[in-house]
Amino acid sequence: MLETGGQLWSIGELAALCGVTVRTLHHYDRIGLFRATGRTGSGHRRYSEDDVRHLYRIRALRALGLSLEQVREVLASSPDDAGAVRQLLSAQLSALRNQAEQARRLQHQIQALLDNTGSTMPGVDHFISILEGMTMYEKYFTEEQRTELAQRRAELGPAAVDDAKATFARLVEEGLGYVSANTPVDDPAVLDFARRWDGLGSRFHSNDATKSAARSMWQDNSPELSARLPWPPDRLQELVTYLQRVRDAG
Amino acid sequence: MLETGGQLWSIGELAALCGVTVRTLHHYDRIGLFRATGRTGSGHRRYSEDDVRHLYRIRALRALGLSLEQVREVLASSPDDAGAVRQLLSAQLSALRNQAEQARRLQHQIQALLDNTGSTMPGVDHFISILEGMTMYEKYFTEEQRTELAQRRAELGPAAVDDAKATFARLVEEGLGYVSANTPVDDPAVLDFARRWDGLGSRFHSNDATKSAARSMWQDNSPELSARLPWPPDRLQELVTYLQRVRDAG
DNA sequence: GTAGGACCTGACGTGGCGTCAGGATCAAGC
DNA sequence: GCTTGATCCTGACGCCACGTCAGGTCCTAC
Repeated sequence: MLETGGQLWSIGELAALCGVTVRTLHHYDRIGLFRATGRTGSGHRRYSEDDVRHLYRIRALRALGLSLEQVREVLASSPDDAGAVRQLLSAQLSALRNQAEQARRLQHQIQALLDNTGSTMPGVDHFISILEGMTMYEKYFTEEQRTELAQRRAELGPAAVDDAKATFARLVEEGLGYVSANTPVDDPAVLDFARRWDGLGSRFHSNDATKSAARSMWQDNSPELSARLPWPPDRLQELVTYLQRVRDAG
Repeated sequence: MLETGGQLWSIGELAALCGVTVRTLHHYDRIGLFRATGRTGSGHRRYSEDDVRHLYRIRALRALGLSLEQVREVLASSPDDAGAVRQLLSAQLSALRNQAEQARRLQHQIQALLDNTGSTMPGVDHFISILEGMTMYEKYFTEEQRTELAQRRAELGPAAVDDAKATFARLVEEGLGYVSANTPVDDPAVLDFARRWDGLGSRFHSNDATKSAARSMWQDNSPELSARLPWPPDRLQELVTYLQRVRDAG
């Protein structure tokens, strides 16, 4: 049985030919992405030359970074609907751009971390301390890159973002002063400070202003690191804790 | 019970504070990466200020792209063993370099694909046909980048690789001639051709020469695309199929 | 006839969580 | 003191693209 004429390959041969594993072909079979045109009487898969070409297309599309579902879409799309395919590839292109940029950012960050700690041969704690600072610093200053905030940014304009950065710097200096002086949490100046701090956060967040400031320093991913941290991270940590106490007192 | 003094956070508060989800904290708890210092009588987790700092360290390390296991390693390493941490970060750095380069390559490839098919508004088939060619072309010509072959490359030297590329180009031309002319698979010239083809592959592969040539055109990942495909992919496919028949006949 | 490879299906594992499900607990208002 | 809605708990399954056994069947060459 099964005499279609022409070359037929077993699953192992096809796998070797196309540089995939047998398990991969089993997987594609199971999810219905790619099945052998035939089976022997005992159930062994037999692949035709068309199958080889089909698998090769799948691997080519996978090599572009598409998911198996996307591959299925492309191959299932009608032959003259190149528009949808172009759109999918464009989306993939921008996803790759983001990936590359993210990778570059992390490279710079790690490189800076290694450079920063290079000569002093510090302990792991110092390492992480620097890292914390870098991360915290970035997290705030690249706030404007978060997609969630895209709309509010548009409303405020880039000038407002720059202004917020400067304001944040001044606020941190002010807050560190209160922490250093161990100012009581019910001091009017501190309460006013906390209000302004939260206010800065709430200009960029739509959620609860009480938590936004602290939250803004940690959330999500982080972009390019071009500057160094002007404040020691431990102090920033203290400041955040201090602010938390102020809020609890208020 | 549980009166450690000082600020305590619930899991939801900590999650909001650090920009993670509650589920993430549950996960860290389950795998033993990060647990609350305390629990209330009814089992609710209570996090201390130290916990906040600990979690922040974890998130900072995660933000560098480290896995949870690597984070665990770093945090468990003895405080003055900065060497291990530096090594891990260096490894991460090179991994990121590879990632970025891979992303860039795919960007170029997709961009070239979109450019190539931009004006003609072709069908999906044409699209994939171009892609197949690009992929196949790359797969062979970047053979030398495969880690498996690193040693043999070192033995042969870069000149041999360049030579192999030229040889491959000539071989493809020759083979396409046989296919076009529909030369019988037992023709002495074809047999000699197949022998040379396999020989080229076996210079770079350590495994079975019979399959190496075809395999070399598909396996693994692919690097930069700087040139365009000089042969139509369908023809290359035919050539590979033809070679398979030659081998089966021989 | 038999040995050892290649093949089959089914099931579980990977990482880093997301997403219910079903129930217990907490905080605030009445 | 009671209700109500938010928050908390544990357990379990889902995701993606397969890897890795396990236990059994089949094919091929000697």
